[in-house]
Amino acid sequence: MERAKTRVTIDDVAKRAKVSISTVSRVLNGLDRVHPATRQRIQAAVVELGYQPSALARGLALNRTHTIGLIVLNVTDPFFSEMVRGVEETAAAAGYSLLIACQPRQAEERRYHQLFTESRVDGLVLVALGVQRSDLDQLVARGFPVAVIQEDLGGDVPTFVVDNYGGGRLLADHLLDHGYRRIAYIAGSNYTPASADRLRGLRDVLAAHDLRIPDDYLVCGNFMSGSGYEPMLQLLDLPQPPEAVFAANDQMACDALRAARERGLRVPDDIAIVGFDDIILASYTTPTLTTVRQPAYEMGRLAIDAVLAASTNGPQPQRVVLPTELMIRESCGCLPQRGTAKGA
Amino acid sequence: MERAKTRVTIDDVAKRAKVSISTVSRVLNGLDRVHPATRQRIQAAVVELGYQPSALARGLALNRTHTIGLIVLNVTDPFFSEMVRGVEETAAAAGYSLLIACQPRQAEERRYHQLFTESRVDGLVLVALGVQRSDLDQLVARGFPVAVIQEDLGGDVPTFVVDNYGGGRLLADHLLDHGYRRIAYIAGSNYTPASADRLRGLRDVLAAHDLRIPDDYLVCGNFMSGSGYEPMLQLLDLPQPPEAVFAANDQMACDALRAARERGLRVPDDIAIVGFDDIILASYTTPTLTTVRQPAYEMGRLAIDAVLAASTNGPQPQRVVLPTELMIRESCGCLPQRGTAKGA
DNA sequence: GTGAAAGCGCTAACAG
DNA sequence: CTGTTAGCGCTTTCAC
Repeated sequence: MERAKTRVTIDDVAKRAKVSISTVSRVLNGLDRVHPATRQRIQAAVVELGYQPSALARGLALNRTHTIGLIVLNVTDPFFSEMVRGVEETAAAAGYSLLIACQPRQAEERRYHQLFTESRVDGLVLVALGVQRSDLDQLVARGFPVAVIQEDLGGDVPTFVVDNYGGGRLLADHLLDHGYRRIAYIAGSNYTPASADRLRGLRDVLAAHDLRIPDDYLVCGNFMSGSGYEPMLQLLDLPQPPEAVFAANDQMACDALRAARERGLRVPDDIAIVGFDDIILASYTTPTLTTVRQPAYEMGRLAIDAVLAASTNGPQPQRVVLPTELMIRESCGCLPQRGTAKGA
Repeated sequence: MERAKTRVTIDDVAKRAKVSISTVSRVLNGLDRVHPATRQRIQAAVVELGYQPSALARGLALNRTHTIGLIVLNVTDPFFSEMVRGVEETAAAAGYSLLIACQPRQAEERRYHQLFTESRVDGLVLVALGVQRSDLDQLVARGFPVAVIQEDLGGDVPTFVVDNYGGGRLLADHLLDHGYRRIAYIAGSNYTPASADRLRGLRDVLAAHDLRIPDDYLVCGNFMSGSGYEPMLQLLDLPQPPEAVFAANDQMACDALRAARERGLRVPDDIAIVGFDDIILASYTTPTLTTVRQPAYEMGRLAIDAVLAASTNGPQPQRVVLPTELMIRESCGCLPQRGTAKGA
């Protein structure tokens, strides 16, 4: 009676159905043809025993884990967590499990590499990790499926980036339309392409209008919540503060909002502030935040699709640049403020 | 030269070091004593070949995957994503990988069960899934390590809940201190213990002051962002609207804030609003949100600790109730509003 | 159609 | 101290 101790194996099923394990394997994988009656018996046994093949044993035999790895900087950033949702749902729908690891940027960059060498995953999605193409050489050389998000590695590894440059231009154009001329930038870091490209978009638009960003209008946070506060204060303390501030992401833009408010400034009347990402927070601040939307969920979905395709049909590198969308709200000065009468 | 095709196995290392695979296994696992010189050779070979044991093979042999599974309702909720961070960091620090799956509440509740039967994980952390004790019977009976967060299953499975009842009382007392008497509640659902316990706390405190919540002051959202808006409108449309609104979580409280503002009401002057969770958003709204903090990261950490302990020393059920903390901000009427002068 | 047997890469007795 | 060998649970030729 009490067999409970150990797991139900394919042998148990075979015994119960009075066949060999190879036949059980056959019906499980639907490969060869099996006599209908035998199939019946086996399927019945499977159900009765509640049998589930061991992913480990199967993985070892097939050299496939049906698991994909996701390495992300920080699950806490709403922008990334939305992306994780896209990754998870897509992988799950395809019958894949998701192994997730958070890797601080400066860490030994081998963590994801290990997931591969240990055969834990069939493919890898790397998000905004600051990896170089050379870090991926071994993986790519062995034909291991990898996709990167928010990191532009050129051609031969599937890459999904948003049009950061274009997004920067969108915002810049819009600020210029409002008549702002003195525009400052709160960078996310000094080495992240995303931050740099957004800045480049801003700069190019300004340049086309014979404007430029003075050095002291360039300050830097670290993309994380809270990190936009001090830089904003620096800007406000300048002899001639900017008329508008463009933060490299929404979290920092919200910090800027807070800093401005604490200084007694009204946004956008005294100073305009815009962000990037369109996280949920951007719709809940006062004033609501004008920003650029990135298709986070979509990027996650595409990356998984790419990895899955690569692990089936062989590698098919591609580089997809996703479009951004300007989300006009109150903080740029566009919409009338709701609620608290501003003129009072 | 070109061996690149296949993975580096323990045999390769053995051959290179001119020993048997068992000796390699020994030094890798540091079990038996091995001659220093041999050890040297083997370690050198490992490095030279860049050898990493296959997690699959090792798992199959040991019946341990060094992976733990996390099943969570929704990674997108900042409260949960902070918890995920706690789980991930703790697991990683202990050398464990994290398999993550999101499971909608109403779904076939067998998803996590499968992770176990397929031997994909050594343990499971279940977050706010609405599981019953009976759903876990098979796992518990087999001594499989499970911990649940934000779901009270009684004694014999490690449980980590926050003191929802106490948190509800904290907020209720505070609202009463402000002099509010007509208090409404926006529930997260009608069947979630978390939401029910918070309400119970509120009710008990009111009852102690001979107050009660009229039926039309009880409305319901679904905990998710956006779901507090309509319920709040219902409250505001009442012949006699409440003086204060207690939302079961911050996301809904923020929706309530928005709804009130769109109706031209000033918070907290015309109506007070409080939430629960203390997500980052609560510090960025206008007015900032008075709420109750839950130790999300901590809960994640504790759950992993419990699972890991159980998978080593055998099961050690416990039930931990974590304390909550009242975070007093502006939306209750306590602090002076910053920035936009409210008296003007 | 179905079974026997050889791996997949590793660990763990059991001998030397 | 170190090598031999038998599994772990499954897939997959190769025979029958």
